[in-house]
Amino acid sequence: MEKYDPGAVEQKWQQYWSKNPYLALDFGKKPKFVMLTEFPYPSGDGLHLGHTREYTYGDIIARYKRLQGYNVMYPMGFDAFGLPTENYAIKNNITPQEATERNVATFTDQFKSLGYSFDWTRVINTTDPGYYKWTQWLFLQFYKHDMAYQEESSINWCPRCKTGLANEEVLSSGRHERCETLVEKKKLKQWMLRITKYADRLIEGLENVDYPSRIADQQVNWIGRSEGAEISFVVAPAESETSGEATHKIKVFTTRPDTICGASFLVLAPEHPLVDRITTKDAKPEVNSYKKMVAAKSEIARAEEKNKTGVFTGAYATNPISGDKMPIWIADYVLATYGEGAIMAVPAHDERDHEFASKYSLPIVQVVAAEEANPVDPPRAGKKNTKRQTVSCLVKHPEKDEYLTINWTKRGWRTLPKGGIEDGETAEEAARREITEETGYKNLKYLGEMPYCRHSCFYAAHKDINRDITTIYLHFQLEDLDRDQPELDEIEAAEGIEAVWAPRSDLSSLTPHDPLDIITDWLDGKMICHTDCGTMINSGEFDGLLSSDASEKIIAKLESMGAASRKTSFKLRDWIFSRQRYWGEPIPIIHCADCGAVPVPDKDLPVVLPKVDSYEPSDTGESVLASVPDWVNVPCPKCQKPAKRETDTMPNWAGSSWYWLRYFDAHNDQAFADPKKLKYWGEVDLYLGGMEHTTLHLLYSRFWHQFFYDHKLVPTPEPYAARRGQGIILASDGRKMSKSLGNVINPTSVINDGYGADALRLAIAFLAPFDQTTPWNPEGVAGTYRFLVRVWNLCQQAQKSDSETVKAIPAEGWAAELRRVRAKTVKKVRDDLDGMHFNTAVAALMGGLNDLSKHGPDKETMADFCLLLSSFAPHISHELYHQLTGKQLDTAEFPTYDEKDLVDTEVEVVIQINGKVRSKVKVPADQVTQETLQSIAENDVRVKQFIGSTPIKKTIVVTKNRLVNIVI
RNA sequence: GGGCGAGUGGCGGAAUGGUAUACGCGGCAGACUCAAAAUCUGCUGAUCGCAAGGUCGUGAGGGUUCAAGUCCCUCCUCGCCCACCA
Repeated sequence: MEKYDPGAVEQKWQQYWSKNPYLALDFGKKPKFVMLTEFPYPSGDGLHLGHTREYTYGDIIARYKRLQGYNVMYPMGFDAFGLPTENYAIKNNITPQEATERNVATFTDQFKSLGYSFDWTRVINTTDPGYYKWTQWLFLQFYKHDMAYQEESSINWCPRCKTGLANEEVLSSGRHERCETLVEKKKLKQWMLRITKYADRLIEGLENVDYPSRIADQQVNWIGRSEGAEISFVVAPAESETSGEATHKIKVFTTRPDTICGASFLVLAPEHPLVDRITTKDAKPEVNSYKKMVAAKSEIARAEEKNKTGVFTGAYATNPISGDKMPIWIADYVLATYGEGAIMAVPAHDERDHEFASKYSLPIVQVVAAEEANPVDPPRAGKKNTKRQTVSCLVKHPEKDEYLTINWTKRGWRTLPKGGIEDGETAEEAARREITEETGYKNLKYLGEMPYCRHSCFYAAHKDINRDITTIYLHFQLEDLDRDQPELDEIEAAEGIEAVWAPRSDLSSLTPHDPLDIITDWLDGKMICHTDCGTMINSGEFDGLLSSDASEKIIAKLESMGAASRKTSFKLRDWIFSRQRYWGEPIPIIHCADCGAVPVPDKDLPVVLPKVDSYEPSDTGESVLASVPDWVNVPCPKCQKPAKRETDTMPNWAGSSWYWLRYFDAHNDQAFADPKKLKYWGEVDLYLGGMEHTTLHLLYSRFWHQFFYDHKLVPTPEPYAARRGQGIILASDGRKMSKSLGNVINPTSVINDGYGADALRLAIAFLAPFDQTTPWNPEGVAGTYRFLVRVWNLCQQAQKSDSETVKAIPAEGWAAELRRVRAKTVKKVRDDLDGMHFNTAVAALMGGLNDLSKHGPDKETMADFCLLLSSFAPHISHELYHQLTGKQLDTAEFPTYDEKDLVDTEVEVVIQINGKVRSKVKVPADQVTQETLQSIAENDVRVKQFIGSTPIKKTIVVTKNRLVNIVI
């Protein structure tokens, strides 16, 4: 073959591979490496470019690891249950089974045309009864350990798909993640999996695996663990209703028990079960109409509602610490599904509560004072503590957005005007006095007091005491600048202070005595006091404590009163596992009037999907399976009386929650996998997949695996040793590829355009860092194709005559130079493959080729080049390697290099003057030493021109970077 | 509002604190050709200059350093995920 013909080359090698397949060897002696990529949903549209990116990366690593001597498993399968296939079948008037078969065949052809080195003997299909038998069996293990249960609850319902959904499948916009239909709430009896039992484990397990932080963080965030306390509030019996009913207790969950004295009211979710019982007669009509209004609102409307609404129930509870009477309200900003469905509202320290309290005029009490940082003089042990109240004054300029600040020139401080409140003085009087003393201004208009005070404790050297200070902030505006020239108090003047007008943006230069964050919030009209940590005030016996300590003490006190317990809450909900569609694994349960829910005995598995005429579920929320009497009506496995099969099917996440384990033993009909094989293959070494599955498949499958581990079904606690997420390929217009936008790129058509699979694979690898979302550049394939043509031609040239090329170049330098280029390229490609920097590895190959073609390489060098290239472009590499060596590429080892060859004989030394490049000199490599470089640099002609007579201050020589910097 | 990440030529993107823009795309010029395509060679950050060469330049502003795309602080913009989570 004179000319590169990708069609012919690729066909030839794909045929070769079908006769000489890549196999993963059970119990192989070589070290094992499991390269897993997420198996596709075989849709009717065929493979898209996103799949191609994922599987190309996987194939590059699999092939690289094989050449490095690993027993590589790179498996593939099909996750084929689910609605799209059902819809595709309806549209094409075939059964979902037929549709799946058809689509799987298309995908398989496409995979083969891309040269992926999957082990085709291990292909799995989740819709194969031989596979879903074990999905059902594993489900029953959950059931038998009380991890699967049925519950009548309000679930997410997709009216278009006519099926229930898990929380994870609902987008934040309230739409179904697959079809984008608005999700409704529906009451249905559903199968649930207790994933919440594993909430902690799912977080802890992340410490022992290699996941990028964005994936680990997202899972942690989704699980949403928060620690706090569950506090009970006793409802005071309403006076008008002396029916003698037992007192009610309202439980709330809070992460901030320290703020309990600031809890001025309680709020229940409108759906809270106690609402009806505690509402007083007078409040009933209003409460009921509010509940009705809320019930009528959709989830999204509720979430989008910006203004908080609520109504008073007429009832009161008692604050167990302060003893205060707290009105009980209901409001839809409190979620029924989180915590206890009720909160203690602390309006001073929570924005939402603040908004609500302001709207309905409920009391706002600050209980945590932000701690002023005191960088200068922290309190000293053994000194007397003196309490004191001080004022800080914010004085606004009459015209500009500027404020008075004081420069304490002797101390180097800058503060707001401030000082202590003396006996018999009001805060305002003290403020006016201090402002006048420190700035001379007198004509002040009082604007008000900031609702939150601050606390600080420091050592006052001039009095030799510790001062425990509470600071109140007062706001003034200067009335008239002209009439009010600053006239300093003599004593203050002696202190060396001066008043300066500072624009608001400049207030950040104030000494941290003054709380810029709070001042700006106040000026911006945000009245909330953000205090993660501070000093307790208005909290009786807890005053003066740090809030974190107070939290502990308050919980302890409440516990001793029997009014609270420590508790951890999670955002994670149990997994709704029922679907009301046909095309899924039947849930292997039989309902018996006497025995209840009875698992289908192992010997009767799988429960095979019956053939049906139509796939549409009924409007009652039952799947179509309910209308197949022969299938539904079966004897109870326990008592043999007539019973009925469960007609719900599993979600399409079920089959994928354990599929990688099946690759380890794909044809076992005695167990889901042989324990010895599970042990040999162990954890998946690298799992590549989409970021969109972080809180869906990835979390679900980790949950299943952890459960399996606990019941000794698998040998490792975590399924995947390392996980990476590949980025999305956007269309070249920068938008998402989608059929409706008509900007979808089909990998098969790129191959058929004449570029071939190798050029496409290279273009994908070269596109961008693997985890980066980036637009597709159609011209990129033309570039990688040209590169392959050059590789082909250079190999032909190398074969024709080694001697001819040798003649062209002095023999000695030629060989050394070739070795150097080879070593450099091998190192870069190896390092980049190890670090998954595929794009720069391809760049190195291109650069290497450019260098090699200048020197006229020999056959051996080109054979090594083909090995480097082979994981990216396997077809052409196999062909050229065979041409060059007469051997099969797969029998070779990945090239290594000699460190000595990396050393250049001559290097370029950069000479900088004051950090700017002024000259470059070629220096023999053996002369790169501190002394020689320094003298070469200082004597360089151009350098001398530059320096002139200016004396050299210092010369820095960096030998490892071949750089000299002369400082003048 | 919370979490994570990113800002570098016309474009995709390179760069262990040490020559910014590797590699590729696109563009320009030339060679080959009757011509075109393909291929090959050269040029291609901005700006001033006839040139040698200078100056500026990695979102903005400060700082550390002999030296900053890279480290620190402040800010701006964009992307993704989550979001009334108590």
